[in-house]
Amino acid sequence: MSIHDPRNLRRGPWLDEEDDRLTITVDALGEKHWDALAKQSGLRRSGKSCRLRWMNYLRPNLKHGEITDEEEHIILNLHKQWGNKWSRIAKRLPGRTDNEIKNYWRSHLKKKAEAQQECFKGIKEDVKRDFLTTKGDRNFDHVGESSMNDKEDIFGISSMETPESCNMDIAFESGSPYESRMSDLISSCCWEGDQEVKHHEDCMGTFPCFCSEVGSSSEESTTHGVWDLWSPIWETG
DNA sequence: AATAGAGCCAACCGCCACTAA
DNA sequence: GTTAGTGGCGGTTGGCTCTAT
Repeated sequence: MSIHDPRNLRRGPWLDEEDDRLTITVDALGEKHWDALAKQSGLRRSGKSCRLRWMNYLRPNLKHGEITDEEEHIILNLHKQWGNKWSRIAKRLPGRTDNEIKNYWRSHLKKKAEAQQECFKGIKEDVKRDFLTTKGDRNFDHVGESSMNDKEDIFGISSMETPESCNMDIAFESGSPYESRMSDLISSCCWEGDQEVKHHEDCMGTFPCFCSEVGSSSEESTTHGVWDLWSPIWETG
Protein backbone atom coordinates (compact mmCIF):
# COMPACT_ATOMS: atom_id res chain seq x y z
CA MET A 1 0.00 0.00 0.00
CA SER A 2 1.49 3.39 -1.03
CA ILE A 3 1.88 6.13 1.54
CA HIS A 4 -0.38 8.18 -0.70
CA ASP A 5 -3.15 5.64 -0.59
CA PRO A 6 -6.10 7.53 0.95
CA ARG A 7 -6.41 4.79 3.56
CA ASN A 8 -2.88 5.50 4.70
CA LEU A 9 -3.09 9.27 5.04
CA ARG A 10 -2.56 10.91 8.39
CA ARG A 11 -5.33 13.00 9.91
CA GLY A 12 -5.68 15.24 12.90
CA PRO A 13 -3.39 17.91 14.33
CA TRP A 14 -0.16 18.66 12.55
CA LEU A 15 3.20 17.91 14.14
CA ASP A 16 6.08 20.39 14.15
CA GLU A 17 8.09 18.11 11.84
CA GLU A 18 5.20 18.05 9.37
CA ASP A 19 4.96 21.85 9.46
CA ASP A 20 8.70 22.14 8.82
CA ARG A 21 8.59 19.71 5.95
CA LEU A 22 5.58 21.40 4.37
CA THR A 23 7.22 24.82 4.68
CA ILE A 24 10.39 23.59 3.00
CA THR A 25 8.41 21.99 0.19
CA VAL A 26 6.24 25.04 -0.44
CA ASP A 27 9.33 27.26 -0.44
CA ALA A 28 10.83 25.01 -3.09
CA LEU A 29 7.79 24.39 -5.27
CA GLY A 30 5.51 27.33 -4.64
CA GLU A 31 1.87 27.54 -3.52
CA LYS A 32 0.35 25.41 -6.26
CA HIS A 33 -0.28 21.85 -7.40
CA TRP A 34 -1.02 20.76 -3.87
CA ASP A 35 -1.51 17.11 -4.66
CA ALA A 36 1.87 16.86 -6.34
CA LEU A 37 3.40 18.93 -3.58
CA ALA A 38 1.98 16.64 -0.91
CA LYS A 39 3.45 13.60 -2.65
CA GLN A 40 6.82 15.24 -3.17
CA SER A 41 7.02 16.36 0.45
CA GLY A 42 6.84 12.80 1.68
CA LEU A 43 4.08 13.82 4.08
CA ARG A 44 1.29 11.35 4.62
CA ARG A 45 -1.22 14.12 4.06
CA SER A 46 -3.62 14.91 1.24
CA GLY A 47 -2.94 17.90 -1.00
CA LYS A 48 -6.07 19.45 0.35
CA SER A 49 -4.90 19.08 3.91
CA CYS A 50 -1.50 20.56 3.02
CA ARG A 51 -3.10 23.52 1.34
CA LEU A 52 -5.37 24.17 4.31
CA ARG A 53 -2.50 23.95 6.78
CA TRP A 54 -0.41 26.33 4.72
CA MET A 55 -3.17 28.85 4.05
CA ASN A 56 -4.51 28.95 7.60
CA TYR A 57 -1.41 28.56 9.69
CA LEU A 58 1.99 28.45 8.03
CA ARG A 59 1.73 31.10 5.32
CA PRO A 60 4.02 34.10 5.91
CA ASN A 61 2.52 37.40 7.05
CA LEU A 62 -0.38 35.79 8.85
CA LYS A 63 -1.44 37.56 12.03
CA HIS A 64 -1.86 35.15 14.88
CA GLY A 65 -2.94 37.59 17.57
CA GLU A 66 -6.37 38.65 18.68
CA ILE A 67 -8.77 40.35 16.29
CA THR A 68 -8.59 44.08 16.99
CA ASP A 69 -11.57 46.36 17.54
CA GLU A 70 -10.98 47.89 14.15
CA GLU A 71 -10.91 44.50 12.46
CA GLU A 72 -14.05 43.48 14.31
CA HIS A 73 -15.77 46.61 13.11
CA ILE A 74 -14.79 45.83 9.52
CA ILE A 75 -15.98 42.23 9.82
CA LEU A 76 -19.35 43.35 11.13
CA ASN A 77 -19.79 45.85 8.34
CA LEU A 78 -18.71 43.55 5.55
CA HIS A 79 -20.78 40.66 6.87
CA LYS A 80 -23.77 42.95 6.89
CA GLN A 81 -23.12 43.73 3.24
CA TRP A 82 -22.02 40.35 1.94
CA GLY A 83 -23.22 37.70 4.38
CA ASN A 84 -21.10 34.58 4.88
CA LYS A 85 -18.61 35.40 2.14
CA TRP A 86 -15.68 34.67 4.43
CA SER A 87 -12.96 34.55 1.83
CA ARG A 88 -14.15 37.84 0.37
CA ILE A 89 -14.17 39.42 3.81
CA ALA A 90 -10.73 37.97 4.54
CA LYS A 91 -9.32 39.73 1.49
CA ARG A 92 -10.11 43.04 3.21
CA LEU A 93 -8.22 41.99 6.33
CA PRO A 94 -4.60 41.31 5.41
CA GLY A 95 -3.06 38.57 7.52
CA ARG A 96 -6.41 37.07 8.50
CA THR A 97 -7.81 33.87 7.06
CA ASP A 98 -11.36 33.09 6.06
CA ASN A 99 -11.40 30.28 8.62
CA GLU A 100 -10.26 32.61 11.38
CA ILE A 101 -12.89 35.20 10.51
CA LYS A 102 -15.59 32.56 10.26
CA ASN A 103 -14.68 31.17 13.67
CA TYR A 104 -14.50 34.64 15.17
CA TRP A 105 -17.89 35.50 13.77
CA ARG A 106 -19.49 32.39 15.13
CA SER A 107 -17.99 32.66 18.58
CA HIS A 108 -17.91 36.43 19.13
CA LEU A 109 -19.99 38.41 16.71
CA LYS A 110 -23.09 36.44 15.82
CA LYS A 111 -24.87 37.20 19.06
CA LYS A 112 -23.72 40.78 18.94
CA ALA A 113 -25.07 41.26 15.45
CA GLU A 114 -28.37 39.66 16.39
CA ALA A 115 -28.67 41.86 19.48
CA GLN A 116 -27.91 44.87 17.35
CA GLN A 117 -30.64 43.96 14.85
CA GLU A 118 -33.12 43.54 17.71
CA CYS A 119 -32.13 46.90 19.09
CA PHE A 120 -32.60 48.58 15.74
CA LYS A 121 -35.87 46.86 15.07
CA GLY A 122 -37.31 48.59 18.07
CA ILE A 123 -36.00 52.04 17.46
CA LYS A 124 -35.70 52.56 13.76
CA GLU A 125 -39.24 53.72 13.25
CA ASP A 126 -38.95 56.04 16.23
CA VAL A 127 -35.71 57.42 14.90
CA LYS A 128 -37.10 57.94 11.43
CA ARG A 129 -40.21 59.64 12.70
CA ASP A 130 -38.28 61.77 15.11
CA PHE A 131 -35.81 63.01 12.56
CA LEU A 132 -38.49 63.69 10.03
CA THR A 133 -40.41 65.87 12.40
CA THR A 134 -37.47 67.59 14.12
CA LYS A 135 -37.09 71.29 13.57
CA GLY A 136 -34.03 71.84 15.77
CA ASP A 137 -32.06 74.86 14.67
CA ARG A 138 -32.49 73.98 11.03
CA ASN A 139 -35.49 74.35 8.84
CA PHE A 140 -36.99 70.95 8.00
CA ASP A 141 -40.24 72.17 6.58
CA HIS A 142 -39.19 70.74 3.25
CA VAL A 143 -38.29 67.34 4.64
CA GLY A 144 -40.45 64.45 3.58
CA GLU A 145 -40.00 60.71 3.20
CA SER A 146 -38.39 61.13 -0.20
CA SER A 147 -35.65 63.31 1.14
CA MET A 148 -34.46 60.58 3.52
CA ASN A 149 -31.95 59.98 0.77
CA ASP A 150 -30.43 63.33 1.55
CA LYS A 151 -28.62 62.17 4.66
CA GLU A 152 -26.37 65.18 4.90
CA ASP A 153 -29.31 67.51 5.07
CA ILE A 154 -31.06 65.54 7.77
CA PHE A 155 -28.18 64.40 9.95
CA GLY A 156 -25.73 67.23 9.65
CA ILE A 157 -23.14 64.75 8.42
CA SER A 158 -19.74 66.28 7.83
CA SER A 159 -18.64 64.07 4.93
CA MET A 160 -20.58 61.88 2.59
CA GLU A 161 -20.07 58.64 0.78
CA THR A 162 -22.46 56.10 -0.56
CA PRO A 163 -23.02 52.95 1.50
CA GLU A 164 -21.34 50.93 -1.24
CA SER A 165 -18.19 52.99 -1.34
CA CYS A 166 -17.62 53.87 2.27
CA ASN A 167 -16.10 51.69 4.92
CA MET A 168 -15.66 54.10 7.79
CA ASP A 169 -15.57 57.56 9.14
CA ILE A 170 -18.83 59.09 8.17
CA ALA A 171 -19.57 61.21 11.17
CA PHE A 172 -21.92 63.68 12.68
CA GLU A 173 -20.49 67.10 13.08
CA SER A 174 -19.20 67.41 16.60
CA GLY A 175 -21.87 69.00 18.71
CA SER A 176 -24.52 68.49 16.06
CA PRO A 177 -27.97 68.40 17.62
CA TYR A 178 -28.57 65.18 15.67
CA GLU A 179 -25.62 63.49 17.27
CA SER A 180 -27.07 64.00 20.72
CA ARG A 181 -30.60 63.19 19.59
CA MET A 182 -29.42 59.88 18.15
CA SER A 183 -27.63 59.17 21.38
CA ASP A 184 -30.77 59.97 23.36
CA LEU A 185 -32.84 57.63 21.27
CA ILE A 186 -30.42 54.78 21.63
CA SER A 187 -30.22 55.33 25.35
CA SER A 188 -33.97 55.46 25.77
CA CYS A 189 -34.20 52.20 23.90
CA CYS A 190 -31.51 50.44 25.78
CA TRP A 191 -31.54 51.67 29.36
CA GLU A 192 -34.76 50.32 30.68
CA GLY A 193 -34.21 47.50 33.13
CA ASP A 194 -31.36 45.08 33.55
CA GLN A 195 -32.11 43.14 30.41
CA GLU A 196 -31.84 46.24 28.30
CA VAL A 197 -28.59 47.34 29.91
CA LYS A 198 -27.00 44.13 28.71
CA HIS A 199 -28.59 44.76 25.38
CA HIS A 200 -26.98 48.14 25.27
CA GLU A 201 -23.58 46.72 26.13
CA ASP A 202 -23.95 44.53 23.10
CA CYS A 203 -24.73 47.55 20.97
CA MET A 204 -21.86 49.50 22.41
CA GLY A 205 -19.20 47.24 21.04
CA THR A 206 -20.71 47.52 17.64
CA PHE A 207 -21.82 51.11 17.66
CA PRO A 208 -19.41 53.13 19.76
CA CYS A 209 -20.41 56.15 17.75
CA PHE A 210 -23.83 56.17 19.36
CA CYS A 211 -22.80 55.35 22.86
CA SER A 212 -20.94 58.41 24.06
CA GLU A 213 -23.18 58.72 27.08
CA VAL A 214 -22.13 55.38 28.48
CA GLY A 215 -18.41 55.68 28.45
CA SER A 216 -16.87 56.32 25.07
CA SER A 217 -15.18 59.61 24.46
CA SER A 218 -16.68 62.48 22.55
CA GLU A 219 -14.03 61.89 19.93
CA GLU A 220 -15.21 58.31 19.48
CA SER A 221 -18.73 59.54 19.26
CA THR A 222 -17.97 61.45 16.12
CA THR A 223 -15.29 59.46 14.35
CA HIS A 224 -16.73 56.02 13.88
CA GLY A 225 -18.71 54.95 10.89
CA VAL A 226 -22.31 55.98 10.93
CA TRP A 227 -23.93 55.78 7.60
CA ASP A 228 -22.53 52.40 6.60
CA LEU A 229 -23.86 51.00 9.86
CA TRP A 230 -27.25 52.56 9.52
CA SER A 231 -27.86 52.35 5.83
CA PRO A 232 -29.06 48.74 5.79
CA ILE A 233 -31.60 49.67 8.43
CA TRP A 234 -32.94 52.65 6.57
CA GLU A 235 -32.89 50.99 3.23
CA THR A 236 -34.55 47.78 4.26
CA GLY A 237 -37.03 49.62 6.42
C1' DA B 1 -11.50 18.36 43.79
C1' DA B 2 -14.62 16.63 40.43
C1' DT B 3 -17.53 17.25 36.70
C1' DA B 4 -20.74 19.03 33.37
C1' DG B 5 -21.51 22.44 30.05
C1' DA B 6 -19.97 26.20 27.10
C1' DG B 7 -16.77 28.26 24.16
C1' DC B 8 -13.15 28.18 20.97
C1' DC B 9 -10.50 26.82 17.03
C1' DA B 10 -7.96 23.68 13.91
C1' DA B 11 -9.11 20.49 10.75
C1' DC B 12 -12.22 17.87 7.89
C1' DC B 13 -16.11 17.22 4.60
C1' DG B 14 -18.90 17.96 0.70
C1' DC B 15 -20.00 20.70 -2.96
C1' DC B 16 -19.01 23.55 -6.83
C1' DA B 17 -16.31 25.74 -10.53
C1' DC B 18 -12.64 25.57 -13.50
C1' DT B 19 -9.41 23.37 -16.62
C1' DA B 20 -7.07 20.11 -19.39
C1' DA B 21 -7.19 15.92 -21.82
C1' DG C 1 -19.36 17.52 -25.23
C1' DT C 2 -17.67 14.62 -21.51
C1' DT C 3 -14.90 13.33 -17.79
C1' DA C 4 -11.37 13.34 -14.30
C1' DG C 5 -8.42 16.02 -11.54
C1' DT C 6 -7.73 19.93 -8.78
C1' DG C 7 -8.41 23.97 -5.95
C1' DG C 8 -11.42 27.03 -3.37
C1' DC C 9 -15.20 27.88 -0.42
C1' DG C 10 -18.59 27.53 3.33
C1' DG C 11 -20.50 24.41 6.71
C1' DT C 12 -19.58 21.19 10.29
C1' DT C 13 -17.16 18.48 13.70
C1' DG C 14 -14.03 16.88 17.35
C1' DG C 15 -11.18 17.78 20.89
C1' DC C 16 -9.12 20.85 23.99
C1' DT C 17 -9.61 24.54 27.49
C1' DC C 18 -12.11 27.33 30.52
C1' DT C 19 -15.75 28.24 33.81
C1' DA C 20 -19.42 27.51 36.90
C1' DT C 21 -21.40 24.57 40.21
